[in-house]
Amino acid sequence: MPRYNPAEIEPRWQRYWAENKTFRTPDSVDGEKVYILDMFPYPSGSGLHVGHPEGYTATDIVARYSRMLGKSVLHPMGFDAFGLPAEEYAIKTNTPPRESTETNISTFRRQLKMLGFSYDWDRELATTDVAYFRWTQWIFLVLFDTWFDETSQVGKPIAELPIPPSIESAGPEGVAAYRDEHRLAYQSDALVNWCPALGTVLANEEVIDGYSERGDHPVQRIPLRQWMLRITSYADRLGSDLENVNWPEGIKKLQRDWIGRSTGAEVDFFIGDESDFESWKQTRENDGFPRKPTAQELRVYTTRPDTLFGATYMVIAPEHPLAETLTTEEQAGPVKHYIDAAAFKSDRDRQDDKTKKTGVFTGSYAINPINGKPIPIWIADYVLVSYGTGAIMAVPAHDTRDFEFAETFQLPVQPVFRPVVSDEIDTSALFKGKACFTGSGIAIGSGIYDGLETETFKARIIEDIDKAGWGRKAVNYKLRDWLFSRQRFWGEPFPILHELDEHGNKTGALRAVDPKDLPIDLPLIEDYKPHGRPEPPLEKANDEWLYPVIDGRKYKRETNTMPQWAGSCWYYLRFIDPENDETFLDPELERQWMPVDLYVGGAEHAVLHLLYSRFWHKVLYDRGHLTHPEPFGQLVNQGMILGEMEFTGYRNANERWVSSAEVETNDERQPISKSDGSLLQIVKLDADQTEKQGDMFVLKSDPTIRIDSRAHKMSKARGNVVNPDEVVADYGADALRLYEMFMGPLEQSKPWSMAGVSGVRNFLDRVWRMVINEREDELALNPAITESEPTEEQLRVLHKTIKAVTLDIDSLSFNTAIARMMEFVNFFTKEKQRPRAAMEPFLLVLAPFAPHLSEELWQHLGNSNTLAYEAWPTYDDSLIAEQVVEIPVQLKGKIRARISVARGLSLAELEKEARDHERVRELLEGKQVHKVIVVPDRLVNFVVSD
RNA sequence: GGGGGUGUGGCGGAACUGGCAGACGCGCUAGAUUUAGGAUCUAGUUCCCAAAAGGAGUGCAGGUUCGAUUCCUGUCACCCCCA
Repeated sequence: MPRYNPAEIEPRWQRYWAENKTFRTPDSVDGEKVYILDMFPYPSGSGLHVGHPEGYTATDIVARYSRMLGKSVLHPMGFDAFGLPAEEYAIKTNTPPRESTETNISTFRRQLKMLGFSYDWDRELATTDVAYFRWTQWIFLVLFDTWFDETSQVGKPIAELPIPPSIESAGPEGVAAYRDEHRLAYQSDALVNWCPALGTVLANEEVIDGYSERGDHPVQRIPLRQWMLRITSYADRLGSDLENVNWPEGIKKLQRDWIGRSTGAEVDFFIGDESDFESWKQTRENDGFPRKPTAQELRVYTTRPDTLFGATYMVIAPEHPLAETLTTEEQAGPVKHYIDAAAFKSDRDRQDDKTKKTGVFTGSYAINPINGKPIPIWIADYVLVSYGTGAIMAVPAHDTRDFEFAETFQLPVQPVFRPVVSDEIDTSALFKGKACFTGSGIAIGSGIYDGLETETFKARIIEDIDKAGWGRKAVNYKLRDWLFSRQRFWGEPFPILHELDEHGNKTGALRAVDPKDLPIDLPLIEDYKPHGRPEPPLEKANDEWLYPVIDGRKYKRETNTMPQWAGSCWYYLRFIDPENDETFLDPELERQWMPVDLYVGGAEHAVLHLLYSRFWHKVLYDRGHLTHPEPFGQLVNQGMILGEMEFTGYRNANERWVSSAEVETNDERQPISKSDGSLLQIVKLDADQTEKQGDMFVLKSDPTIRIDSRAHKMSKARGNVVNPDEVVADYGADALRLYEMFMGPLEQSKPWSMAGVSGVRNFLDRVWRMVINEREDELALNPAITESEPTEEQLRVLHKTIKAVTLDIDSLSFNTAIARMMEFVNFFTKEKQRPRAAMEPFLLVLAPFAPHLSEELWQHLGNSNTLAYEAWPTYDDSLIAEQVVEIPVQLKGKIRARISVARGLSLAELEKEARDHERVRELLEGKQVHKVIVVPDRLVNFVVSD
């Protein structure tokens, strides 16, 4: 009884594909090329999740389809394997992280192969492979060797950096320092989020409310020497080049907002002796705006230079270099106290709108250059040192945060705009300084500028202050330079050496490792435990590794490592030429395969990964290593797969049901009663204990009790994680693949349903029985399979199916493609004669979705080769069109009858057919027809009145 | 608080540029077949009315139109991201 048995068929075909290297990428592109890429996974200890194969199946379908269209296909897979979880495991077990990483990779590889994806496994790579990160280090050297020429907006070799004569004359050390300052990879003593418990700095997004996201340990802000990458230099290009890629608009917007380009002005406020103000203004008028402010002025950045007249105080960030200078003796105590406290707050906390604004007066005043008025200078943590110049002019009448601050400390509020439409805001409150208006409007109280509209005012004043020499137009970005070093073990070592003097102290001179000495492998170390000091684990390496001697000079290696993002910044390039040990990528192959044509992955990488890799790509492009300015053409984000739909009821301490309308969650995210705040018990319900009432679900036994019904994110804690291994064991890989695609549109998040998997498995069973005679003991074709010609109707169904599936794959609408194939099978299962000429093309269109079953049946139909390179079936529109169409007849837009007519009738003929219909004639009796709308082959609509 | 997305049967979802709402699958109902089946096949399945005729119906309220799931205005709910 040869039933469909995926457990036997699937491993056999997987072996066949592996042994025959069926999916080997052609050595060079022949004809049209297509590069289809998945965002490679982080191989976690828990193995593949059903969310992973969603995108992987989608790209696999496109890859298999493209091969059948005769395209040259590059479809690789690899692993993003550096990172903190492996290191934490290493700390716990004191084993090298490489060991657990490799175990996890094996699990992932096995699971991916089990799903029958047509990757070219010869190209597999992991970011932790020494042969791979050798080139990650090499790219770092390129960044280190590059400076950004602002005028041409291009990254160039550091040797071409123009050295000002004053630096030149200071000697080679000065020149070296000057170069180091301009490199795309540079060191800085930035304030970082230092987490002593984890023993590392953390990125802003890894810190939540002053505690580490992982482990909930306190995080503190300390200055620490760090490697930074000058991504801000590329901010403009990263923003504008988004126009040339086929990405979802939402993602483009996220990137643009992240870059956060704003235009405004830099303005210098005078902080020197008041009596020198006029002469300062005079000097500025003669000399113009200096590149860097002197000790006499406080420079601010503002996006609203048109509100200069409304600046009633100034604020500098607690870390601002002038904080100390500006603080008077009597204010020194409170200022110091305030600055110390601010160090423990994250940027995020400081910007929080909900918390009360805090600040402290420095005791000093600055003179507003527009009107010569002195205004107080405050220190407040709502101003960030890293944004703009770290200082602002506060315009409380027209900025919400300034307004809140002014209210808190009773600082004056001076309105300088009124709204164009007066009902936008309570103008009398605004004029009294009791309200804040942030929109555009008409200038008031601004001297010669009164009456100007905001945009005109901005342009005018920027021009004027530029002439006056104390201000100029400026562009600013929210994007910060990329903090690129971590105090961790499990990351790429930097290919950088610090020169040491005879006492073993760093001289400050840097030396790049010669590219031919790469890779710098990670040393073996004794233990991986953090020690609470901001000192990387690599400091524990043996002396031989740590202190190389070159040309008789002693050096110390850089002991920070690169962040996890580094390896994923360029893996798509290495896939093109993974074995090359001469160069990171053969230029000829790069030209042939780049850019990536289809890139599919989760939306969580919308900003960081995609921005970082575009940045690296542009640097490599500028330096002549790449021929395309953008790496990824079409980008698609697959939606999240949620757990099974759950029905949840709530019971109180007395075991009585509580309607979900009476339930809210407390801070610990537990359900509590709205009325008395008491803790409630969660009760999971079966679907048949509930029923729908209106647009909500209620308890069947007591319809006054509302029930929560929704699908939740899969998580271990909730226990609703679906394991692909089990799905494959129970239903087969083809069923899993098919279900992942059948659930709904790729981009949408959708709940899992095992019943749905069993539904697509039924379909695969039906496909099997359509071709195979299940009643025979030996494997035999279904007797309905014939060599006869398909009937007209069979041809129509076949060509309709081919057409629909083809168009649906082209638009990535896999769910509807599968529905069309189901219709095909429903039709042919009823046919007594199933011509081979219809079965074979069907198996070919099914193949990208359910490759194992298709190969198997293809073989049983007498074909000896894999179908992977069979030509994709073509369709003939003339065979699809039916000769008779059924058309609705409407009266005033309501359907009253249907008529069957020949396709392609003229408007007049169609109208006549409709009028001749008995029921229509009855209904039109005694009515006046004003108008008849006829759409050929679609409908007839009579517009009538009595 | 800001940004993005989604609302269609009991459930997942379909409907090309405004033209037959509910394709396809799950579930459910009935029947056939079978020693049996969580197997297979057939038919039915948006709701209301006993059925037919008819009416209502794509979160809600309006609008444009001969005609709106689709376009416009407002509004509500949920989800995701950022703060």
